[in-house]
Amino acid sequence: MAATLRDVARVAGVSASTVSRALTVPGMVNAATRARVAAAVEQLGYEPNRAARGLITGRTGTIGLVVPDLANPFFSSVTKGVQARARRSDVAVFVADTDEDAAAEVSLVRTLSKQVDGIVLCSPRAGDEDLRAITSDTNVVLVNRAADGIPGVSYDNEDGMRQAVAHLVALGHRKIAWVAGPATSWSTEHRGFGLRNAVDKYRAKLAPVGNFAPTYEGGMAAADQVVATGATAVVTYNDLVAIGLLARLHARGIDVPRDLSVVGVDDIAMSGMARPALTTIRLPKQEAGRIAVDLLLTLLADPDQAVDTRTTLRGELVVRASTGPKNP
Amino acid sequence: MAATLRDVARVAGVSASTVSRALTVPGMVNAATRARVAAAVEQLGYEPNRAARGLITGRTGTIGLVVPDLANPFFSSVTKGVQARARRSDVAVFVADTDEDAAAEVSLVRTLSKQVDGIVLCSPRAGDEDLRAITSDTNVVLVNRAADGIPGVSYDNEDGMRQAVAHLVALGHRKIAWVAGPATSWSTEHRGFGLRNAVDKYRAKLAPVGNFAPTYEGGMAAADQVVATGATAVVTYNDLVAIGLLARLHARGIDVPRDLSVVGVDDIAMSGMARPALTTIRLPKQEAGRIAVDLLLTLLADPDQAVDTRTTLRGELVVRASTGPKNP
DNA sequence: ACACCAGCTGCAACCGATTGCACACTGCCA
DNA sequence: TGGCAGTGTGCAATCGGTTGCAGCTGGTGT
Repeated sequence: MAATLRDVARVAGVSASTVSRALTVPGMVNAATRARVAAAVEQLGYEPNRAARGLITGRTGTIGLVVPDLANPFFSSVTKGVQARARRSDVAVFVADTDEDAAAEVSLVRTLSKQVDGIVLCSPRAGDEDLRAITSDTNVVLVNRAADGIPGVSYDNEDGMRQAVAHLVALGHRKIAWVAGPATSWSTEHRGFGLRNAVDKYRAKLAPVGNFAPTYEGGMAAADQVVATGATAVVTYNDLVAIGLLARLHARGIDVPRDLSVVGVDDIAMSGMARPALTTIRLPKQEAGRIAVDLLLTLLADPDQAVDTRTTLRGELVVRASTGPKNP
Repeated sequence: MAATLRDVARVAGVSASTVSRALTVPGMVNAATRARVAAAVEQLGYEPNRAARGLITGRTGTIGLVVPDLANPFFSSVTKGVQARARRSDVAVFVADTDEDAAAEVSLVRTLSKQVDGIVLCSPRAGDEDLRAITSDTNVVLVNRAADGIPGVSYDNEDGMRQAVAHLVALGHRKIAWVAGPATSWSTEHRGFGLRNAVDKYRAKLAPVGNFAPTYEGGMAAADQVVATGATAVVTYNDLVAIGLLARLHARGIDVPRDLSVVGVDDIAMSGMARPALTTIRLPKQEAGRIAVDLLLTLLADPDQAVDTRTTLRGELVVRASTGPKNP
């Protein structure tokens, strides 16, 4: 059985209150007493029970993280960032995976909210109203999604898409296909929007296909539709889709980048290893997780603080072998 | 503010004890009363505070999961399995990532152990003694590692390596390189052992290189040493290493499988997408996570149960394009 | 009519911490 | 010597649940 506060108190020859104070407000207790307590703590290997502390202070030192799919490298990176930042502040992280299910999302947040101080909600598929309903109860920080009145960190999708289009147009491409992701995805919407703006600006044309699942299989499924559009370049919802697309194109004997240039989004580790290596918009993933936790912790420390703090991260075009000049 | 037990009691017009019992031992309370309580719970959207319950019962409904690196797809799959199984039993999961650091492992388990009912420890890098020290305090189930007296689920590495060698020998290979993973990895040890046995049995020769990090970069670093051995086939610690190796071989103009056959271990999603697609030993990953949680929950339900329950999962050879007949 | 039992329900103690308040002690000044 | 501030400590209440025990009720057996 693990040692409790009272065990420490007994060993140190003081009251439980004193031990508690020695650990949480050291300035309040005499140096000599404090030393005795420290010795007792050491001897017993005591560690406070966070749950009990949480009951009183309303602060458990625990946050939740909800992601659509842990097997997607994008989300494991974000998770890793959250993890690392949380550990630095001695905060534990509950992780839950919704399997891309918007309903599960809402109910998971509900359940989690009783046991954590706040929640990092990553790429939620739920609608804005659901989101707002959730956040009335709970401290939530969004990642990869922006919503009025909810703090969060998201990516500048418009800018990213502009970079992609500028790159492709410079290579001579005029008709660009767009493989849209899940219909309920905020990123799908904003990337599509960014693309439309960008092609207008550069006098190119956009050929959207989809929606497709944000997976390798989704990319395989999209490939033939992309080819059918007659576009000479394609931007995909994310890298996983791009890599699936690459595979199907290869199977059909369509050469990348000679016959078709491919641009992904995310820059997951796999993308540099794909053949041809994938040109993509690199999104800072761990950083997003880190910032989200920062935001959440600040928010918790001072609840009345600017509730609508939002951070936007820029993506960065990484040119690799999957894009090339338009074949004349 | 979330509703408490007493709020429900007030609304239902009963005492807190009755509400508690209505929720945890329904048979003990009158059907009519139970219905009133249920109505009140519904109306208030009440959910019990697990932390408080945990204080009394010593059971928090929470388990911990410790993995070396969440960004490694092998571990995200295991995590996903753990996650899914835990959710089915209404158990929450703390996830912690050690960044491949054995010391962090021990301290993380220590910290976690105060807040969870038990811990799933995946591919620990710590030594056997440390492991046993940990488990004296805490309910721990191992994944991808076996240790005396600690329950867990691991893979039959000997058998997997035998399958790999049998496949390669059948293709005519007689000298097989082995890219070893981290020195402290249990898998490295057992896969190496299995390989040595297998090559003896099939009258082939083994050429070990390494140790290398279990990553893409590790594989790139290993490639040249593998080539230098003069082996015509290679088995790598895991798929990530194999894929890195593939990349470096490609860069050096060494054709796979004509000049060198490559076999990985794990069968992560990426492996099917590699070019050439990777022949590998498929390890059931989500299943391992699922079984580990099963084990842990059984253990918690009945602490005196066979403490040394161990499950061994078989890997299965998946033949793809990265292996072929030895070039005469 | 009385004892008894079973089935429900409530009282109150408890889990392991935190914290407002009161009290004890010291030292200093008048 | 008395008063007073300041520091350090302990008492007891509290958080949100659970649970042993006792009490109440109504029905049954004799």
